[in-house]
Amino acid sequence: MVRPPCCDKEGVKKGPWTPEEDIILVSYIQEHGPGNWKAVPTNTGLLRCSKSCRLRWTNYLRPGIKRGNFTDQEEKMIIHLQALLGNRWAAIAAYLPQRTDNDIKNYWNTYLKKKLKRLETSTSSESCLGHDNFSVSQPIARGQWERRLQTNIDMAKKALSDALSPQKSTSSNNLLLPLESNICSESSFCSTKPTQTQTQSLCYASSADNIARLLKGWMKNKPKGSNGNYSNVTQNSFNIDLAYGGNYETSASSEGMEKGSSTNVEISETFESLFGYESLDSSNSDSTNLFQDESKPEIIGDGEIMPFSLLEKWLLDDGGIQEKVGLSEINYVF
DNA sequence: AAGTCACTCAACCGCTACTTT
DNA sequence: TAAAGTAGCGGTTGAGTGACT
Repeated sequence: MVRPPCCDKEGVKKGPWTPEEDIILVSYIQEHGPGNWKAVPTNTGLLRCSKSCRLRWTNYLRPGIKRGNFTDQEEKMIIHLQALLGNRWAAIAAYLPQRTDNDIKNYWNTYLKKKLKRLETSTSSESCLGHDNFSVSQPIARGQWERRLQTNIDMAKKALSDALSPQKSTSSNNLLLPLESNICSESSFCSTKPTQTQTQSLCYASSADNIARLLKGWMKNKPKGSNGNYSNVTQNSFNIDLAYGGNYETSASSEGMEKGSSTNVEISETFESLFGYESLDSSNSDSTNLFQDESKPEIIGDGEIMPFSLLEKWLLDDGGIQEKVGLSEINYVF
């Protein structure tokens, strides 16, 4: 099979995305929905390959993405899911609301892997379980917890296959895994797949949250050598000055940077008008609700996860076996 | 203050899987 | 059915940044 030359083309831009490019991409997706990535560069005038556009959207601009530190619970889930599923980051990401596979992969590679190795070294030298957050609350005989772990893994696998079997998909809603709901929705953005035009326009607005976040960051970290070329974008682009209420200076002066914090309100207002919803605050439930049926498990309120599957319960059950199992004993795939 | 090192994470690359023709 | 086109995934890279000397 011949490899598509999309990324090898001359004139295809690489490297970090500019806010203008983000805005162009978001506004396009807002109008047309994600998918058909091949058409995105052509229709938007973005000098990016389709893959780059897709990646930018799924890993950064997509609504509902949570950034920053991983919680203990998320960390535990990653560890156990990694042990269970291996390096299938997309599958693991399906269980972690608001996290991207790229994020999880990075977190694993840069932090968790080392942490587990450290733990493994220390536990093997001390030949006892139980340090760190994953300590054993009660000592369990090795054979015993191994059997229990295996049982749980088997149960999880069974639940997984049950949930994925088409016949049971309607009758076993309680077992519905995020994995299942996401497999079909990744490209369609909404889990049920109505015609794209039906849902797209109402679904994408909160991308502005990410954009706003990005712009805030950009205001803070305006590239030193950014020769002001950001205004040199296609005819389809937004005027970045518009986004900052005309107060933004394209030069990377220190005054310009300081304006960053003071223009947040303006940014919010601008996006409010641009994307037609009230707040950019990610805690705003309205904007969150808009995207509940996005490709991540459903979220209620403050990030509480909607009914867990058996597997999820198993993964999260603090009283469950995994808490009692020394991490070094699980077969991690490094 | 300058240089070096270690770390993070956004983005790219290459591959496979899936879909369309 | 095969070939071509496209989307998605996981591994890897490299720019940016902070800590340390």
